[in-house]
Order: sequence, then C-alpha cells, then structure tokens
Amino acid sequence: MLIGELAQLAGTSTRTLRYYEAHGLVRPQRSANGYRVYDEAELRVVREIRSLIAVGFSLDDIRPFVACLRAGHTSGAVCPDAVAVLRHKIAEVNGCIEQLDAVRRRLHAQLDEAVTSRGCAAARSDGGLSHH
Amino acid sequence: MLIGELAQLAGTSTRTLRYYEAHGLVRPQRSANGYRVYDEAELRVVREIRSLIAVGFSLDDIRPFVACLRAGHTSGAVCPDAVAVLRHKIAEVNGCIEQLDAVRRRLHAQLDEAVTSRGCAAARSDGGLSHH
DNA sequence: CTAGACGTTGACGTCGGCGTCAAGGCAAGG
DNA sequence: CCTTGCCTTGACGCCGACGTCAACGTCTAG
Repeated sequence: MLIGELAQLAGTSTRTLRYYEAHGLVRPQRSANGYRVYDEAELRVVREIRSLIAVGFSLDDIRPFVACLRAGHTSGAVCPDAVAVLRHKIAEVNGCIEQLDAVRRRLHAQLDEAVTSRGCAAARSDGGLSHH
Repeated sequence: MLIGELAQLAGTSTRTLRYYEAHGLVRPQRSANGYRVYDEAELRVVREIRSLIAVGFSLDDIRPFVACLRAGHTSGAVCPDAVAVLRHKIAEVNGCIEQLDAVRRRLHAQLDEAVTSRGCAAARSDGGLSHH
C-alpha cells in the first residue's frame, strides 16, 4: 500500500509517516517510481507507535518496541529493552502523579485560604477600594 | 533595587524578569539612565509568579494573581479571577492525574503480559498466537 | 491533452519559557 | 584613561511532534 492509504488505516497523516521514517522508526520499500510502499507489518509498527505516543511516550522511548516487532514478535513489549522502558515509564508516571497530587494539595490549600479570608485580606486598611 | 539584585533575591535570571515585563506581569520604574528599578512590591510579585510557575501555571494563568497583588491584597489568590483560575487548574490537575492513572494501568497491563508470555511470543515461529 | 489526485523532497512555522549571544551605554575604582 | 561590571535592546536557539506550504514528478480518467 502507498503512504496515503497507510495514513488512513493508521489514523494519522502522511507527514507523520515520513517523520517516523526520517527518525528510523518506519522503513517502507520503494517502488520503481520512487513511491513508498508499505506492507502489513509496517501497519502494525505504525499502530504500535501511535498507541504508545497516545500514552505519552517519545519516539526514542518507542524505538525498542518497534525493534521488538521487527524482530518478529507479536507484541512490541516482550523484549528486554522494551520492558526496561516500560518499567522506567511506569516509575516516571508514578512520580508525575505524586507531583501532581502535591500540586493539587497546594492549590486546594490556597483556595481554602482565599475563600476563608475573603474580605479579611483586603487592601490598605479601611475597607474601601482606596488603592494608592 | 536593580534587575540583577532582584533576580538574585527572587532566585531567577535577568532574562526571565525582562521576559515577564515584556508580557506585562512586572512593571519596574526607570531611573534617569534608563535602568529598571524595582521595589519590594515587585519582589513579591515576582515571587508569586515563580511559585505559580513551579506548580505548572502558564504566564496567562498567573496574570490574575499578579493583578490581585497589585490591587493591594496580601495574597494573590483572594480575587475572584484568581480563584476561578485556581478552581480551573485544580480540575485540570485532577483530569491529568486520572489520565496518568489510566496510563499507569495500561502500562502495568502491558508489562504483566510481556513478562507472562516471555518466550511464548517468540519470533517467527508459527507456533503461537496467530491472532491477527 | 489535460485535469486532478496521488506521490516526492525541502524547508519554515508552531508553542512556552526562557538561555545565550551581540553590540553597545553608563558608573566607578586604580 | 582603562578596565570591570553592571545595565540596555534585539535577535536567534532550543525542545518534540508534527502542520503547512512550495515546487515539482507520476499516474489515471475523461
């Protein structure tokens, strides 16, 4: 299949597919006229990439998964390198969640304080709007 | 005080302070020779900006907080606009956490599957999951 | 023959929050 | 006077995953 068809099947754009190729993730054949030609395996590769991108992986993170598929495995996650990335990413996500949770608590604290002290933290003495 | 001193006191760079000014968040006076001159109030403003940046707010998000301080309030979070941003951001953070949690579960599932089927999903052998 | 629907490469634009020069002005000490 | 060290404005660089043109080649239907 040609690049337009693959883009449709994979739910992405031709630009994106060329971008992946430029970064060594997808490797189409070339027909006589110079057109990129993809097979089913490449479709699977692209779908793997897309689903990993969707969960926030970078292209570098994804590389081992593609290599794994390309090695003939039915899943991109069964090879050691990919598993390592998975573990690393899970830890990263956990750290992210912790940080966000801390942020959430801080924001809640600020909000509570703001609501509680409504009017108390008003400007310059006499409860008016006499600024400066 | 001049821009270098403020940068030190606020734990940031002069570049950053000029950037904030270019975006209307900080408003220094000018001395006769054209140097930026900041007072204590501006220091407080910059510190407010920095702490909100630290929790992931954009400069646009921060604008109402600065306005609130500038209106004479002791906290940047007591004004309606700022409170609205706070609520919105808390919701955003909650959404983020939910998404990350979903991602975490998906990654765990992938990892479990990868570990469980170790060797079973091996390469180019016809003896496996001909699924797909 | 021509239109138009595909394909090709190349290159610049996007978004935010700055970092990092470049080229010059102003103040003060040796 | 010269150096040092602060200040000024202006402008390009960066990161990632693409979007969007431009200018051109290729294939097919009418």
